[in-house]
Amino acid sequence: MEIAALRTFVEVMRRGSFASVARDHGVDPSSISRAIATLEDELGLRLFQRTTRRLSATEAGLVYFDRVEPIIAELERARLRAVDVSEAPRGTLRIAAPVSFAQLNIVPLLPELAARYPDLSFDLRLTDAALDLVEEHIDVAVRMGPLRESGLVATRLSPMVSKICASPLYIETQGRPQSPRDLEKHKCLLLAMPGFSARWRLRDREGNVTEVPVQGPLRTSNAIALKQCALAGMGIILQARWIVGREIGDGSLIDLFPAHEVTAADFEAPAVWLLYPSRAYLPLKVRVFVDFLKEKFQNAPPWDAPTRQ
Amino acid sequence: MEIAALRTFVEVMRRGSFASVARDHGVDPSSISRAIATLEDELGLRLFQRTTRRLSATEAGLVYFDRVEPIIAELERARLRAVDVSEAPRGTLRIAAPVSFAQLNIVPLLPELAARYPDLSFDLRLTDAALDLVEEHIDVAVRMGPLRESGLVATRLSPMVSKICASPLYIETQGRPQSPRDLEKHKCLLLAMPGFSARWRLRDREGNVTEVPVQGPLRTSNAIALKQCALAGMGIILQARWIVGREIGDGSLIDLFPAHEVTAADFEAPAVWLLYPSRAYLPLKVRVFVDFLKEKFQNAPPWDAPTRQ
DNA sequence: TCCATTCGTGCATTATACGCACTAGTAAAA
DNA sequence: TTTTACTAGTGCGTATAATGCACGAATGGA
Repeated sequence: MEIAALRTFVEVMRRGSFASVARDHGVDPSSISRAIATLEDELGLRLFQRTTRRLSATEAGLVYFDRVEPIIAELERARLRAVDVSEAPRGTLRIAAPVSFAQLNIVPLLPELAARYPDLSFDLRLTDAALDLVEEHIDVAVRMGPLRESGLVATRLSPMVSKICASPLYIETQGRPQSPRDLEKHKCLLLAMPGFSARWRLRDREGNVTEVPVQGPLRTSNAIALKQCALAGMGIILQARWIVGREIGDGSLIDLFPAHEVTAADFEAPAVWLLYPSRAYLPLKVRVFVDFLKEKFQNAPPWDAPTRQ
Repeated sequence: MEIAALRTFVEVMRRGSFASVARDHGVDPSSISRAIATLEDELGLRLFQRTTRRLSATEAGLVYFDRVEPIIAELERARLRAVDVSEAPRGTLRIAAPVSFAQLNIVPLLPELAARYPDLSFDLRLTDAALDLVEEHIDVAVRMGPLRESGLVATRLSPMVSKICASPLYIETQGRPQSPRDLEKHKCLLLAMPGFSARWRLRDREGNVTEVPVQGPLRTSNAIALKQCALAGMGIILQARWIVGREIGDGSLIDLFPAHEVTAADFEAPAVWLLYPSRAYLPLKVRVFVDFLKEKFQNAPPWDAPTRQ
């Protein structure tokens, strides 16, 4: 039974004519006749009495019409309601992001986003674990480093450049590593994030890659905590510019290999990504968030913005 | 959009699995997958998030489910309601019948019919005109003589034998016709019913048919009135046994051509018929009425019943 | 690492829908 | 009374949609 057949039935009831409805729909009258006959077969009752020039409803037809007409309208309201939820930049946007990154780079942007879309509310899930978007009903996630999920849409927000650095205090007391291999003998503080390993890779200007196993007295997924310990002289860290950019700038942390590209993952991976379940039928609330972040990160990531203070 | 697809959607929502629903319906899972995908296309939104091993509803899917589930139930109630009206031996049965015939042969049967089906009520339309069943919303009509309607189902209730007769008073004062042709010179009282004409036809034992134009001082559609005037000696009548049978039996009317078959229509037509709009999906209330009358008329029409008094 | 399960897709086959031509019937106009 | 215009129904051929099957990719659990 087609909804279209029900709509046809309702129209025929209103018009009292198959032919008239057929003309309006640009179809052959036999199609209307057959649709109604099929509907009658499926229902097991006669909706219309037919003579060659006249059509009138049976009692059953009238009863069915009275009940079906509001049903058709309700069905369309159901669809509109569902579309509303998927399209309107409103409802609750559930965002997952690494704790430190969110605190520093997302949270400060939320007031402006909320002001721009007053009907949006936000459910922030700040965690350094990689949540399952489907299972946790996350609308959009911020991810760093290599992506392991599939079946999701990933859009790159910003490149992520990392630096190996230590505090002046650490260098005074422990010495400064002169080559990548020296790192093996130093205290290195490790970032326990998905995709990040205890083997740091350094690539020099000629493209030679050195991979160094590192270890040390600390391992954590919280980037801010890692930085605090490094600032206190506890060890050497490899972290992204978004978190150590300012300290390298003001000298509280020293870039130990300024001529190298460094990473704790793959050289192709270091970026900040936005992840969402599907490009098809993307809820508008997700769309606007993605667009907003891309707008903010477009020219320079926030940690490179000179006006940031 | 198929109602079946909506039902499938509701089931998938409840089960959280295409494959599970497919197994229960004995179809291939790809059919379920496609049905849902088609529904999503038609709605313009995503109802489910899919990963290879997990399925979960979108927010829009949940909203749609909440609204569609009661709609499906309501649709079935609409059908049941309509079926009720067409099937239950209850509601109002609208009967059309010629006035005299109904008064004498139908009305006396109604008390028994009503007692047998207490939920039935009757709307009797006694008229000698041929009502349009469709236009007048008549459920079943009693008709005599030839049928002119088409697109209706006719079922024969009883043969209708006619007689040409007059009162003894008329014969004393006007004389008795000796041959069919003599009728031209007599005062004939005409029955103005559909299908009955002012040309009476008589067929003798050899099959010879004589058609005689007749005229007289009275023309009416009311069979009882016609008989009363004949009894009063006003003229000769051609009427069915159901109305003159008793009077011929007790001698108050004389059969003028006992060896002939007579009719004011066609010889093939003289019957009492039940007429209704359609054999398909016949409302039960009509069915029980037709069956009841057939039962009562089966062995002998009421006017031949010896117990009738 | 392997196995069982899920959803998605291409392909061939089967079923269904549709337009067209035509029929039968009928009301209205000529 | 005849003709015309209109209605709904049906057969037939063609186009379109639905379906099962086979297979692939992905994933969770053992």
